[in-house]
Amino acid sequence: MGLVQDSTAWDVVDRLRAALLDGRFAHGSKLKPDTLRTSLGCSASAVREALFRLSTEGLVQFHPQRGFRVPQRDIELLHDITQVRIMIEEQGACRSIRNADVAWEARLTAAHHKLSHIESRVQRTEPTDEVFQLWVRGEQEFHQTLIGNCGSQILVDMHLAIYRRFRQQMVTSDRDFTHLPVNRDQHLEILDAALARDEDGVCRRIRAHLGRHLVRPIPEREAVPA
Amino acid sequence: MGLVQDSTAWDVVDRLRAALLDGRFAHGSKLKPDTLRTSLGCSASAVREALFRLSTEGLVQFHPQRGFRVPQRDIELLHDITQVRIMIEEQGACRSIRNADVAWEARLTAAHHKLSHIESRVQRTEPTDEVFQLWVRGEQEFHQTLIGNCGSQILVDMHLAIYRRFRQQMVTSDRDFTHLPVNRDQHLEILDAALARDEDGVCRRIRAHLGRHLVRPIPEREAVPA
DNA sequence: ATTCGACGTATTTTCGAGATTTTGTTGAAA
DNA sequence: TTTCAACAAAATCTCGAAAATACGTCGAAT
Repeated sequence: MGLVQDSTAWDVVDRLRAALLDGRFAHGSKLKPDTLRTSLGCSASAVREALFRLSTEGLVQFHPQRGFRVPQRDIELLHDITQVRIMIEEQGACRSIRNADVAWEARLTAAHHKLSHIESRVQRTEPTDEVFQLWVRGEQEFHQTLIGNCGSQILVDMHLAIYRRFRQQMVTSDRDFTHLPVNRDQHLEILDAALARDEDGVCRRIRAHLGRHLVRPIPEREAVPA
Repeated sequence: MGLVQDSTAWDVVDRLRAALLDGRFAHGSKLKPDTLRTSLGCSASAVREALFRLSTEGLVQFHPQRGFRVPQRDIELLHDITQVRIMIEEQGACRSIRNADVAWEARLTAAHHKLSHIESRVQRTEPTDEVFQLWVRGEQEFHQTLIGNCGSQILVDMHLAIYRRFRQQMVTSDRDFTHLPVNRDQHLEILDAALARDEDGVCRRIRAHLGRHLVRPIPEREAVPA
């Protein structure tokens, strides 16, 4: 008993992903199957297969004959990720609004309520590591619910993937909670716009919410030249 | 000499993907590593790893303890894929236009010229299987070039992935070439709009080009309710 | 005729060993 | 001191065998 962990291959993937997203490995560090084997309680082959899978998700870099690495922190990459995330989240939110019904509004309100509760708790207490994880899950659930009514499974999956890459880039750096009050207001504004079924408003507020991670502003669409 | 194929694991992935996209496996058919081993000239383990990777790309379905399958033809899935592809291609084309320079215009013109050449050839001759493959590559290159100047590697990668899933759904059905004359015109119109740097026009024409694969029209964005 | 269970076959999953390649170290020559 | 080659150590890649699981067949009981 105790530390039993006869982990199947899928638990290994999830466990590794969780470790990556919690920042338990430094950016750029090497991921050696033979080393990770012990802490994961499985063979090196299983770890290798899991890392392979994670590399296709963009959470791990793979170079043939040179093994696996945690992607470096890269301000340009974060810019790129953010821009794509804005695109997906705008589209997803708008389509969710078009399909809006009471059930979705209830789910979204509930998700925001939970998130808001955590956020106000964080402002009072010392930012524990555990509380941070709680906040991440709350934030993820809110954004996922926001686009979750869009009717497109592919869009939802893509958003989850890009959100994870976003979190991986942010880990260890966003833990200062400086921006949290602003964040809190922005989440509320997004909720209000969504409930008001104001598509343009939601898009504007999503851009405002994520915009601080952009290196340079996204150029506006210009009018057609004559 | 001859039938040498000391295939590394990456060639196996590419080879399998090519086979999938050429329609060499029927939709819904089972993909057994031990069977594919002989035709690919490698071990079953290598095939398994390749199939695993392809499953994360959406080109293969994986069910634990039940092996791998080619995704079924699904009109709803094609709708979903098309809708996401439209989103990516619109965004990518617009950003490409904003970064437009002579070099990109040259690449796009060249890609269209090649595609146009193939298309006119197809209209004259009997639609061979080989010509069809040629056309697919030409079409892919044109659309990839269209968005290739957007400056976002992630967007380009996502487009490639979704384009492949699109092709996999279309394979064996779109080979009638009935729509080819229309297609030909639409490609030209997209090129013209791109060279004119008309973002709205490009978006409209992309929607018109891909719209026939949608089960139902994409709802327009409505005005904000008072 | 149908349902259910037991058994044999086929497939999937896991694992560690051997071959190959990269990486790090030492030492001699310029 | 720097450069380079040879050697040693470590990591990666591939593979087939063994264990676990699912699938299909046959036969008996209802």
